[in-house]
Amino acid sequence: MSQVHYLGRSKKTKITSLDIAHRAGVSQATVSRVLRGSPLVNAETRRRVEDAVRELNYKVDRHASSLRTQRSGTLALLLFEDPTPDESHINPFFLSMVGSITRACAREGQDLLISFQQLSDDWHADYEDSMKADGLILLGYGDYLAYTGKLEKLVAQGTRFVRWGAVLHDQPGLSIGCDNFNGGRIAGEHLVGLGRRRIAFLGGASSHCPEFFDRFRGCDAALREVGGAMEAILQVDAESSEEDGFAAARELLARGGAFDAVFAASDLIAVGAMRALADAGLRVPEDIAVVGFDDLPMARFTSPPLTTVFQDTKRAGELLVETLLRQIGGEQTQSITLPASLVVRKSSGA
Amino acid sequence: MSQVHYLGRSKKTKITSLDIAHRAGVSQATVSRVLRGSPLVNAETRRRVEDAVRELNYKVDRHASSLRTQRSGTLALLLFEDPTPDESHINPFFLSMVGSITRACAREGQDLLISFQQLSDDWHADYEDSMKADGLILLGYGDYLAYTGKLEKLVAQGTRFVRWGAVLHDQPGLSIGCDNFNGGRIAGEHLVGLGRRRIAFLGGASSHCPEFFDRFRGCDAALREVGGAMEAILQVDAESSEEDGFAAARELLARGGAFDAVFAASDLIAVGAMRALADAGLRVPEDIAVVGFDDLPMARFTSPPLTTVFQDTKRAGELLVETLLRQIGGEQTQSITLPASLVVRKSSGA
DNA sequence: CTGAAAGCGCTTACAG
DNA sequence: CTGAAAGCGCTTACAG
Repeated sequence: MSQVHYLGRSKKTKITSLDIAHRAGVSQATVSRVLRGSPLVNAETRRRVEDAVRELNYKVDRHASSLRTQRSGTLALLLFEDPTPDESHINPFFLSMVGSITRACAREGQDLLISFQQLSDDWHADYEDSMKADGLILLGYGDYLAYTGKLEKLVAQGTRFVRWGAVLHDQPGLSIGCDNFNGGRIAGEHLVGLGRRRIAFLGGASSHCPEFFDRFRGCDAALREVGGAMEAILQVDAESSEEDGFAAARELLARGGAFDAVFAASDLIAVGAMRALADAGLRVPEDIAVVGFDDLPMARFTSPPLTTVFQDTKRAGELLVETLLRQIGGEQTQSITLPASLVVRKSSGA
Repeated sequence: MSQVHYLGRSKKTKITSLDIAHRAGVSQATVSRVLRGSPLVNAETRRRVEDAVRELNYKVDRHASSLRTQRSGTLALLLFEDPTPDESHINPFFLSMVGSITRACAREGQDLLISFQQLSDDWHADYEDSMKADGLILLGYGDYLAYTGKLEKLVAQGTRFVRWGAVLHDQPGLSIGCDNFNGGRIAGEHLVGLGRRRIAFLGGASSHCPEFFDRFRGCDAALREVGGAMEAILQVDAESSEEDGFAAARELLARGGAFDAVFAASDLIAVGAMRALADAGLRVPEDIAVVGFDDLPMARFTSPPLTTVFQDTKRAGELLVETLLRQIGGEQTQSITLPASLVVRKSSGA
């Protein structure tokens, strides 16, 4: 029987279920039954075992347990990023998702492994094959077309995964995403209702970034309802960062096309754009109405506060985890589109 | 010998090192040697094994390996938070640390478990005793006094851990933190150099939050060099959020004490405070100079851009991981204080 | 309700 | 340089 030593920094002797068994006067198998919550244990026996567990501060060895059950009780969160690996700054929207996913995992009793991935990494197999995780959560903006092939491979291999992103009918595997088209539409309708007709769009507007593209098309649809349309000269590519938003707004101004509103594909872009607009002497919202997307915490504290489209990251994180767990459990699951809603603040001049 | 099946979503048969051994015509032990990089393997044999590994897309079972070696190859990142568990919003400063820690782990070939913890949780033992992780990284503002006892328990148990935070001489275990006192001092000296003497401080200033307190005391030291001092009426408690910063600035205004500068204990507080100052018709920096702390990405895009004290989160993440790994490896390690530096932007009126 | 025993898939002395 | 074998700490049929 091993003993506990408190010898300063030296590691204590490892306590196993056998130690508990000896102490409680039962077999090791019974200890395991108690710890797994088996109903086939006498109440008095159970109590003795639980006492011993507490006294020795015993914890089940995760690896032995997982090796035996072939279940790790762990999910892996893979964050894709553009190839700027030296930057520590992750898109706050995703970080917010990381937060809600972490919490959802805790609630479900799952551990969460987290890792950044480059598109070039061999991530498609590693986590599940090595038993590190029972399933994967995929998160990240970026070029879909570039990694659709990898998703297909995951499906072919039978890997369990869910991804956050646009729900496209031909997308391999399950997706949970925001209703970007409708989000764009309500942003557009809001601006249209305020009399704006020349709406610039800052963000990628192509099938390489389907989420932004849907937001763009939604806004376009709103404009078309009143006989207008998004104009090519007023669309400038940008990824989701303040820097890109700043640069895109500068580019927009340099092009010289007239515009009375900016719909930014994300709040970060909007924040950068507002800075550029201010630098150019334009007033928000008097001269230019600005609407963002995401409703990051900072949106309430920009100057002026930012009107934006809210994405429910809390719900999204929960759904991602729940759906993945159901899939792992062999249940039927399906893609989900979450509704978007408008949050009106001062930047749109409403 | 197991075989790979691609039957739609069904799980493939698990491939083990025995399958590789058969295919390569060697013993299972040799497969293991190759995979562990043992030098005791013939080059030709090694090649055959590696080919088989590639062809069958084999990955070592992590749990079997860890069970045998008693090493998990995993670190756990525990984030402490105040008891508002329903909020998905984590302090962006910590999220930035999460980013750099995640990257540092990847570089070191370590997996990273992440978890939010409440002070009430029984986190002090779980991760290491269950072999889930070889060591812990502790992250989180919050009340030190409240969890010093837990740190002592960790040390007594021989758990390997490092924490981010103030390096206090009587703190149990290792800490890596920013030079908060000097950070506060350079912020104060900057403001003093601009002729400001009545500096308000927004943030906790007591031993319950030693980091903020050090920043406060550093600023006070700068003021004392010119015969001034921080005034009690100009100090308002705030935790690190825009909401708290906003509320604290309102409180400050309501108190009616004269001030010509605000030193916010964090950028988030500064952002909230600038909003409150603007609402009150005060101009930054003309009427009130504002300095923050952290240098979050958003600091460049506030209006006006925020003068702040830079903390090197990238380096911090690396040091946290490296130090922990050394500790796990049995090497001698020590606490580290990272330098702070001033980033001058418009909000201070320099 | 409980125990003895097999086995999950590795790693690593040990023997050759 | 390589193989046979023990064993890491659990879980779970199987037998009672």
